[in-house]
Amino acid sequence: MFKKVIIAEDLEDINLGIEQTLKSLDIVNFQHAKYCDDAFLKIRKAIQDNEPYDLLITDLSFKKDHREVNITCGDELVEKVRELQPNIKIIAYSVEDKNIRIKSLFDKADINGFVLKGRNSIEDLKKAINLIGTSDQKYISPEIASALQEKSNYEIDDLDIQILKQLSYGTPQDEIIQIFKEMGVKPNSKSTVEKKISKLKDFFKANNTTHLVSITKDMGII
Amino acid sequence: MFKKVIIAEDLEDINLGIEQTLKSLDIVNFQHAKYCDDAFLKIRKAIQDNEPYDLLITDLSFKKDHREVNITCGDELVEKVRELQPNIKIIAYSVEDKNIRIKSLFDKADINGFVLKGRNSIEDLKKAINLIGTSDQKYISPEIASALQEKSNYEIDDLDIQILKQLSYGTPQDEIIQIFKEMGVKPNSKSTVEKKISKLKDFFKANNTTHLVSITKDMGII
DNA sequence: TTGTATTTTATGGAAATCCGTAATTCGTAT
DNA sequence: ATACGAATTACGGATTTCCATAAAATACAA
Repeated sequence: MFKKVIIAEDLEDINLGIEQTLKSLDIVNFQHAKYCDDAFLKIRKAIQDNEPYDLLITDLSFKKDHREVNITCGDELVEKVRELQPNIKIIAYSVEDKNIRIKSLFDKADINGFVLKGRNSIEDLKKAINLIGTSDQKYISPEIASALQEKSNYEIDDLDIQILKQLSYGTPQDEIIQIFKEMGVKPNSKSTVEKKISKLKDFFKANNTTHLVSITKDMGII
Repeated sequence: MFKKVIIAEDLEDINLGIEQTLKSLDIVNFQHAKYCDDAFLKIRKAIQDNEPYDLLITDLSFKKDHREVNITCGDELVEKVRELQPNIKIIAYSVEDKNIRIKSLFDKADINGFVLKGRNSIEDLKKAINLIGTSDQKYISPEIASALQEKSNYEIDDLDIQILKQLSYGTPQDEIIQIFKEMGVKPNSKSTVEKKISKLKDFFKANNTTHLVSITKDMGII
């Protein structure tokens, strides 16, 4: 079982809840970090001191405030931590239920568990910690486990997301092309961009561009 | 100070946090409700039993799950509760920081306080409870107090919101007009709708319709 | 009633997008 | 080198939105 745990979470109440959960599992050696940057620094320090953490529990969304930050969200944090300390176990603990985003956490950062905050998340979190602490299995909250299975045959690539973002900023197609040309993005003709948007509209069953942006915003893609 | 408190909050951890906060203020008579419906029923029951609550602390967003619910969010709950028991004190406790939505809570349901969940929200919540429990003043978390002041001279009316919603559904302008005519909405010519959209784009500094919908979605207007 | 201001509606041309088709380029296997 | 298929690009017309101007309807005061 885990000996040393770090928690990255900005909401004070939730920190209390996680703390109680850990104590109930007889884990007493844990630290909090209210900013991703702090969590990362602590993890690095612990490695240098030869007393590394063996579990990171992190939220995904962190509030912005006056403080200037480097790492803005849990998604970035887990990627960097996985790179820094490949053997650490990571549990994402979040209200986020958009499967696209969750899936990318497993794909990109190879997290070990995802627990959905909710009406009985404490029990879920305990299960996750137990499972991950005693085996190499992954834990996923039951509410989203099924939704995570369904894989869309069509893969939305990086360029798609860039286009969607530009559209949401109100950039007209002509300008999008120019931006891509300046950035040196490979396919950058008007035709291709039009075709990609058309494909996206088809895929998301959107009536027009406005609808498309609305849908993808709701899904958390952009 | 408060004698009997009800908490409407679905996240288990936050319930723990609020519970500790209340205990630290020597308030021990409190109940939890994880669904708005339950909170409303408890409040009504308490009135019938002649032991009404004198404070409601409620979240704004509640997760959907298998259970069929009547009241889906805190906004609806506070309105109904205010109607049912006008003298109860209400504190909204939420991560929501869109001032439009918060303002409408004060306007429509005349809530007594708004506390923003965050890195030191427990202290804020204590202050709010103390202030509201001993006076008739309103409490607003400092982070948003200033933003709440600024009132936009241009008022976005109901028709504007309907148009924005239709746009976000991908309804073309021609169809929007038809829908309005069928619904018997008063100004329903193509020109008027076009002009209203144009005004909205102007007001929100949007480059085009897609941008407009993106902005208003971010602001929580639609 | 008359005149005036505001709101609503009508109209038309410019701009942007939508969408199908055809030409070109590129990678790869033979 | 050649041939083939897939991806990219080019082009053109249909549709929609955009935008400015003008006409019509409405409200209201003198």
